[in-house]
Amino acid sequence: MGKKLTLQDIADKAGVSKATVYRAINNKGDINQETKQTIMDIVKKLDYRPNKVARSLALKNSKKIGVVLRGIPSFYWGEVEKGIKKAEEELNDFGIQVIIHKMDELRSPEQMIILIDKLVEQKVDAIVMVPLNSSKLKEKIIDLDSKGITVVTINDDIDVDARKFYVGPHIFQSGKVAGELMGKFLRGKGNVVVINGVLESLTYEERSKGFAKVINDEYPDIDIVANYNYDFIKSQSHNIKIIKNILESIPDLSGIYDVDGASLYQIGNIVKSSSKLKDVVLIGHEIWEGVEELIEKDIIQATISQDPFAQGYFSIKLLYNFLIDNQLPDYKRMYTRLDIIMQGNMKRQENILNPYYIK
Amino acid sequence: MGKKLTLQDIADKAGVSKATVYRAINNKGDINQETKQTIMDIVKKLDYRPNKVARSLALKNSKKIGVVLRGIPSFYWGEVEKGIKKAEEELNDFGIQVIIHKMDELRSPEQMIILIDKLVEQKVDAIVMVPLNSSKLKEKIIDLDSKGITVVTINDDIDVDARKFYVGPHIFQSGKVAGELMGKFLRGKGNVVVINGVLESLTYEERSKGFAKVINDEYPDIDIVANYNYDFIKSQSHNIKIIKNILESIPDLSGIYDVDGASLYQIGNIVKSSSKLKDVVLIGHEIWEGVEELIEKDIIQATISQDPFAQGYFSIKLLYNFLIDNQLPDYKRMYTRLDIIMQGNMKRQENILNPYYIK
DNA sequence: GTGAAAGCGCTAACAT
DNA sequence: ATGTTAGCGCTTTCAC
Repeated sequence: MGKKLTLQDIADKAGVSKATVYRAINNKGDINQETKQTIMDIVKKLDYRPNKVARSLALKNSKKIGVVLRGIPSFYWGEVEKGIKKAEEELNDFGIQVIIHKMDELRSPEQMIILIDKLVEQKVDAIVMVPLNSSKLKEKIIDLDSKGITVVTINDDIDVDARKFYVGPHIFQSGKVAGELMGKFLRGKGNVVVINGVLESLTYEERSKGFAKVINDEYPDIDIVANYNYDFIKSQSHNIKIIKNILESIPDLSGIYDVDGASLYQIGNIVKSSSKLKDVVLIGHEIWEGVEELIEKDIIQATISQDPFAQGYFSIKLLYNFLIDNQLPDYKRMYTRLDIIMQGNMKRQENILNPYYIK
Repeated sequence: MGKKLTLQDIADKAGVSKATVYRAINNKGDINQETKQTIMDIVKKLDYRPNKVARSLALKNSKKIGVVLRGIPSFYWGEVEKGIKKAEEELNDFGIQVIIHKMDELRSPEQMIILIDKLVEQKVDAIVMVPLNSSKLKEKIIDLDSKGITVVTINDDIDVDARKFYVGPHIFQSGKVAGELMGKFLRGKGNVVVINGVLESLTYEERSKGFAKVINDEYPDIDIVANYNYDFIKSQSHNIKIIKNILESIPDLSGIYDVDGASLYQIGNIVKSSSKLKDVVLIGHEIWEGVEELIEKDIIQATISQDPFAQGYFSIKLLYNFLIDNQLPDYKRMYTRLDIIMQGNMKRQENILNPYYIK
């Protein structure tokens, strides 16, 4: 832990110039294999490690990262965006620039591809996207990769090896956590229903499966008596009424699992407004002010967050490592944590260290 | 977001030299108030922000941070240390060096002060410590502060304003989370006992209070029937037997709250080995392999982690901000998150993005 | 195949 | 009160 070693120190010890040491370390340009060996030996022996700050300054490497993001629900995608912005801010002086394009259509692979092309025109070095399960998109990703544009998926993965890595939740596992909570809150007994968004989505299906697996394997006395699908985004008041009637009509209903994070608030309000449902255990996903309020009132007992902020933040950070240092994450799939949020730990106060959230 | 602005750009626009711009921005040396104003106007208008990388390189600011750490239990303090090391690694090239001294006596303010003095001799610019509630230590902190050595507390706070800030859990709140979990797992009914380490500790007292508050306020049908204190660190097998007998003798015991993180594994094994206690809900604090195993086996239903890694990591990161940029955190008390850990979300796999945990 | 030298954007000592 | 200049440690161009 003595003095800081520099390139020059190594050069002196090896009796060569800085440039040669540089070539040895970075495999750049021509170099005599023998001198390289001597240099590398010294480097290893002294444990020399190049100063990243100086490196970054000298490189003034400017890399552009493009992002194709969704917008709805905004409480969720807004967090992802915040994470991206935070990472960009941190990496700004290291030469990272981020361009975000948001989808306005909900799930259109066509629009997605248009936005991707736009990013390509803007000469991005990498693209972060929330993929849709479309064959055209798969082709596009392969195409991008072959063009040397790094593709990273977040939130949802896609079955194309050309995307360099994935940052997001382990969906199946998030369903299992929900199942475990339900099982424990019900002390292993009761009838539950599973409610789902209407959008055909592999995510929701995976979650339902995880939930069902835990309930079936671990809690024989809990029955999943029904599965419902509703389009909550477009839901009108009469729709709400229908759901309410259905829920109230289920005999001895003791638990509701809402698979789709976007509708938890609405389901919560249905439960809140129904005296019949007042003892029902309600568990869902994601968190925002509306949901917080219902947790506070004990309408919702717990919600599971898959840390949208981290998805944005880490996709950029990991991408930086790759673009600048050519260093891929240890795994192709990097999972964000599954946070169990209840009354006692939900307040997102300013002074709670959301880890990466340092000013 | 056009070209990167540099000091020189501003200088050109203002018709002065880089040095003058530098003085204007950093309030260094003498400067004519008028020119300063012109410069600052341009800075603001163009939203110029100095390049931190260049700044850091030029400053080659070498700051030493000393840490006085505990060692037992190692599964906990080891995590804190990992966090510190991680932060050091990240900040190494930014001129931060960390020296860690570990206490071998468990709670000795005297030893603590000796280690602090050692750090002072080693010319540290700041000291991170896990304080003990001792008046001598308070004086010491005031003394350090007056000498210009920044003091930061982690894990436990101390009632001395001279420490610049605190990074650690909201203890009372962690007890509340435990209470909430107990309340929900028991569906609001039953007899519970609270078990505590024997060490006189404000931490444990606070937690117990938080627990009791939730149980008393929210769950009128849950009774805290007893509080026990044991020295689990030194516990012998016959001690364990005594505790087991006591627990088994409580009529209709349905829940155990273990306040002291260090003993959860032992309590878990007592519960595991007792057929009488097999349906008891057991909730505690902190996590390590032993506890994970008992959670997996459903002996322990949930544990609450106060993110020891983050305490180490952020104390150093925030200290860096202060030492280099003179920037204090927004709050004097910065809280680490309270993670509810159950079967579904406990595995600390390599590829789960423990946020700050990027290689 | 190797070295010398300029430069990344900022800071700080020294001139003026 | 302001300007000039020499670095910080690494990268890169251009000689040799």
